[in-house]
Amino acid sequence: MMRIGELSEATGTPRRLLRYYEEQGLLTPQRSPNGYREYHPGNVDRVAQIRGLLAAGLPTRIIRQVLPCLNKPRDIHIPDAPPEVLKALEHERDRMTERVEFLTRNRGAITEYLGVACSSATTGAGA
Amino acid sequence: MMRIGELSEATGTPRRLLRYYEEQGLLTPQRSPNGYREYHPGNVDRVAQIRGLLAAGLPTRIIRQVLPCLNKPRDIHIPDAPPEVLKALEHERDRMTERVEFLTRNRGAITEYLGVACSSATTGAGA
DNA sequence: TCGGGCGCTCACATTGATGTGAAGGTCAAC
DNA sequence: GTTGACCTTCACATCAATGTGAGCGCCCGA
Repeated sequence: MMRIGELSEATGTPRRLLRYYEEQGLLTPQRSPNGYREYHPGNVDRVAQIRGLLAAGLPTRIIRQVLPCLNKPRDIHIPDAPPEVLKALEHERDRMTERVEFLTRNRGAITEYLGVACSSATTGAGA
Repeated sequence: MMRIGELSEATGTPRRLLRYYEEQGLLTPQRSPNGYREYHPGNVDRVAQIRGLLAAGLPTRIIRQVLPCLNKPRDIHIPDAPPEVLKALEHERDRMTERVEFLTRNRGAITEYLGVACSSATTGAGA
């Protein structure tokens, strides 16, 4: 078990945000008798996951829905999944697909542009 | 040429946001003598692009850098690209790659979860 | 026992992307 | 010439993610 400073170190995440994620229901550390937060080592990965999803543009509200299934490595049972949650998950999965497609398309365009810009810079070809 | 209401209709984007995008330098409509904004029809696509990138998590600041090359369909010349911009673009392209990978991974996990949850729901298998 | 480092909560500030509304100009139609 | 739909700017409100710091408790080591 680690305290907040240690987790902060391990994940490169400000303590403030770890508390915020808890407030948002993304982390639920234990408390030691003196009130200190106590985190499982596994929370290091979980925080990485949270930050990745945030960076990908998902709001905490969605991440809260998504996380419970991501951190079960398929050998663990499934929590009782209310159909609404499943619906929401499907929807979110589709949105993620859209994002991926969009990012991929535009990244391709950027790459292509960079290719051309690079060669024109090399050849000195301006407008 | 279309006015803001028409573009708003055509893109499903609130007028407020069209003005905001302009303020952010993402759109630069003409003005008619009475002060009304006048948009090229091509701005419909451009707005779609902007919103796609925003939805993908890019900030307007980056989109501003990225747009000038995306809407030049490779037959148009390259604007004088300061090396800093190229750097920024490369960086952003890499971030987009990360996002894509992250989204893909997690979407895979969601899909998998949905698969299992669905079958367990079908079979009635709970915890 | 005291100081320093870590933890706690509370709470306000900020940034980015938006919502919303007020106060007013333009213009076409009636 | 008035109404109504559209436009303008200005400005404040909101929400999410985050920064910052005050004021206070815990605990270990000198």
